Parts: sequence; C-alpha cells; structure tokens
Amino acid sequence: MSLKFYNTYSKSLEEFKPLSKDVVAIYNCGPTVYDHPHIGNFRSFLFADVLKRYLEFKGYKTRQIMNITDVGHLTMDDVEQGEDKLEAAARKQKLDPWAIAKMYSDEFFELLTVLNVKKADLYPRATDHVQEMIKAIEKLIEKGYAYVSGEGVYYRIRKFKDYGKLSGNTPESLVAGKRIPKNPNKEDPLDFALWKLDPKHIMKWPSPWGEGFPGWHIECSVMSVKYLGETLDIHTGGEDNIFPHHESEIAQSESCNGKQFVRYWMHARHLLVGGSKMSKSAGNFYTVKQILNQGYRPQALRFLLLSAHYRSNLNFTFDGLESSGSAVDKLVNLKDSLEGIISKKSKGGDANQQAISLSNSVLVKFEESMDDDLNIAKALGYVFDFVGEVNRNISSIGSDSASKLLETLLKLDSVIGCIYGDKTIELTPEQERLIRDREDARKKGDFSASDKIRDELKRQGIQLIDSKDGTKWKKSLC
RNA sequence: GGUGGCGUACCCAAGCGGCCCAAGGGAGCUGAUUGCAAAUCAGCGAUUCGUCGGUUCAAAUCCGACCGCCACCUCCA
Repeated sequence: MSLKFYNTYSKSLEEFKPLSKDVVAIYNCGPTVYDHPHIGNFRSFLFADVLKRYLEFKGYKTRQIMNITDVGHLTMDDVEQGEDKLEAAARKQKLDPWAIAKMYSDEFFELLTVLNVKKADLYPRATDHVQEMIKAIEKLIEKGYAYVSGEGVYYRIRKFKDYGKLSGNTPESLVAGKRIPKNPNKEDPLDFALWKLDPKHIMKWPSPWGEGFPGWHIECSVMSVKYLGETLDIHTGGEDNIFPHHESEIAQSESCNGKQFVRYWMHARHLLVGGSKMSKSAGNFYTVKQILNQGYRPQALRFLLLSAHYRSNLNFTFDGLESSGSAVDKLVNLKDSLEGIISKKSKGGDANQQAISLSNSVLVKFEESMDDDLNIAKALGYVFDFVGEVNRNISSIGSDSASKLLETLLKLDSVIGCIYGDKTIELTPEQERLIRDREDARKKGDFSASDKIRDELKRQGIQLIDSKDGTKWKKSLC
C-alpha cells in the first residue's frame, strides 16, 4: 500500500509523491506570538510533528519550515481604531510589541521541547523578512495583481482566476454571503491587504508606499519561497487557516511566481473541550502551561493530542488526559521490562522466530494504517496489540529477542514520540538508607514498618517495586 | 443566512455496504500473581452505532427528515 493524504485542495485522498526524490518540502503555519499557546494550537503543531516523523519513518528526508508570526495584524474592526493584536497585548501588559513577541515565542519553543516535538529546520520570523515582502508586493504591483490605494496596497482577487479553489469561497459565493463590509479604499471589497499604511503603528517599517506594516498572508508566501522554493510539497495549518489565509497565499504566490504553490494542503481539525468549542467565556479554555502546571505530564498531553485522527474533532477532557497518561505508562513499562531482560541476560543466539514475526507484523500493520492519511488511532490499536502480545510472553523472552522487540517498540515510538523524559534521578543518601532499612524490615517480616517507608518514599516521588531480583525503584509517575 | 464536517459503550476513539452480535486505550468489577502493593496476564463490559423513516438478500456504513455539536464566510491552530 502506498502513502495517501487527504488534500484539502482536491478534497480527496491522493497518493503522496514528493516533487523531489531527495527531500520533502514542508511548510507549517506556526504560532502567532501574542498570547500563551493553547492546547488547540498544539494539536495542530503535533499533527505537523507526527506528519514529519512519519515521513522520516518511511525513509523520506524532510525539510521543514515553520513560521513565527510576530506581527499582530489588523482585524477589520481594528482598522477603525488602528490597533492590532500585538499592540493590544502590549498595551495591556505594558510592554512593547517586540517584547511581547519575544516572550511568547520563547514560551512556544520551550513547549516544543517539553512536548518532544522534533525541531523544524528553521523557524523564520515575519519581522525578519519585511524587505522580501516589500519586493514581492512590488512584483505583484508590476504584474497588475496589486494596486496602491489610500490606506495601503491591496491584492486584486478577481484578477486571479483560481481564487476560491481551496476553500470554496469563490468571489461569487462570498458576495452571496453578504458579510463583506464596504471599504472605500478597495476596488473590490473582497480584495485583501498586502501592505497597510500606518505611521502611528509601533511595529512599522518604511516602504515605497509609506510607513506601515505587511499584510498577514504575504509573510508565508515570501518565507516559503525563500527557504523551500516556489513549489512546496506539503503545507499544513489549522482548518481555520483555509480561508482567508491559505486561499490568499495561493493567489499571491502563484500570481507572483507563475507556478503551482503547494502540492498537498493538509489541515488539522479543531480541538473541542468538553464537547464544545474552547473559549475563554465558556471557561473551557486551556493553555498548555495551565495543563502542565496542574501536574499532568507532557507525555500524556502529547499522546492525547495526537491520538485521534487529525481530521476529526478531538474532544479534550481531563478523563481523556489521565487515560492517555496510563496508555503512555504502558509503553514505558514495556520498554523498561525489555531493557531489564537485555541488561540481565547474557547475549547469545538469535532473536527467536516469534519475536521477529511479531515485530514484522506490527510494523506492517502500523504502516498500513498510517499510510491511510495518518490513521493514527488505528495504528495505535496495533501498537497496543503488540504490547499485550509481548507482555503475555515476557517471562520466556531471551535477550536477543528482547533487543529485537525493543528495537521495534522504539521504531514505532519514533513516530508517536511519547517515550521520553528522564526517569533518572539520583537518590539522596537518606533515601538509599530508607530503602536498605525497608529491605531489612521486610526480611524480618515487619511489613508495617516497610510499608511505611514505601509510602514515605512515594511521597518523595520514588516508587518502589519488589521483584524476584530484589527491590527496584523508579521516579514515580504522576 | 450561505458553505463544509461530525454524532459509535462510563470517558477517549477505530471501523465507512457482508470478515461487525463493532478494534484499541482508559476507568470499573472479578480472578491469577504479590507478605501487601506496583507492573503484568485472564475474564466481564455496546445484540448495538444521535432519533425516526427509506433503499438493499445484507447498513454503524447508502438516501431522506429531524435533533445536537463543530468549522469557515477577511485576526483565531
């Protein structure tokens, strides 16, 4: 079976064939850095992560670019007040917009690490590419796709024949929708801004048309060409990006370069919280930090956010988060027991046939499922079938078979990415003494004393496990 | 108002015309194991897939209506 992706552009499942044999060019719409990243944002970033990891699992090399939107951008309402999101956040927090952008992008990068997201090759910032954006706008003006008007430079959407092909929002249907406010500066109310003039804006740059700042869509067009070339293999984002953002990117890029902009458009569905839309007023709005500060493990959050198909509405609940934590434990426990077997038993002989066929079987089923537009829920079903099968036979597994099975588990986890984090903590001398005391108590049969010590250590984050080979300990999972 | 999508057990979630009296994970209960735990294993757990109709030899899967939810319609992952 071959790899297939659902392409938003064609609205159908298509076989994936990258443009170049050497490397898959991926562009992800990244964060807008004027607020704390929330769990919904990270669902789409984790989708991008799994996509990249799976392509690498399949043997592709990737080049992945994720932009950082550090210009706030005006809303239509805000145009009246000349206020944009970054400026609003800045004013509220009594900081300048640059400091706000820095603060939230730092948080974003920190969370990428905490959630075990593989780093993109580059995270270009919009504000570092204003000169290129100006050049692109000039080119669009030259080609007749853009015009200078009172408040800025606008893109003439009716000149681009394919406008609306991605989202279905053709000029005709947009007009029929009747929600377009009139704007005297635009030739057509549907035209969108490439450059906004506003000398009072804090984040402003000089341009041939006067001081101002770039429109929202142009940054992605410019940065993707600069770092990936004129035609990308894959462009991802949240479903809300389909219109107007991605629709407008296509228009800009294709009219500017005269080439197909993106071959496969992939969009992640929004996350629901408790069955409905996440919103601050409904009280079901969670930032990633809030979840982690409540003591939930990042591995659990990662697992939950990636465990449903990316094109379905994943419903976030705290029950789900806890159950994800247990699911991750199951994977980690298997890794620990396999490592235990490997370290204990001397090498010798080959992995037995059962271990080999079990490994092959799970890898094939996993790949078949993931090939089907990243059907990770189905793929995880097979992973846990594998886990159960190995556990059932764990007592009879030799070290070479264990190595083989561990290799398989880690290969699967190279896509899932949930087995990580340090469990290696140093015991204090006091804790070591307590463990020895407990051993003595147990030998004497003084179980009330030994249980007391076990409870105490648990409180300190150390979990004890009694086994045939003596007492082991590990960092307890919360 | 226009357009698109979804509704599967206590929770999360696969399945998209016969292999389904419906994967997998979690929670729960029962048992094995353990001094007791932890981990692990076994068993139980939807005769039913939002509701009501229809098509078909056959429907969770197709069609229609209704109910509920989500998204987009120029900030929003």
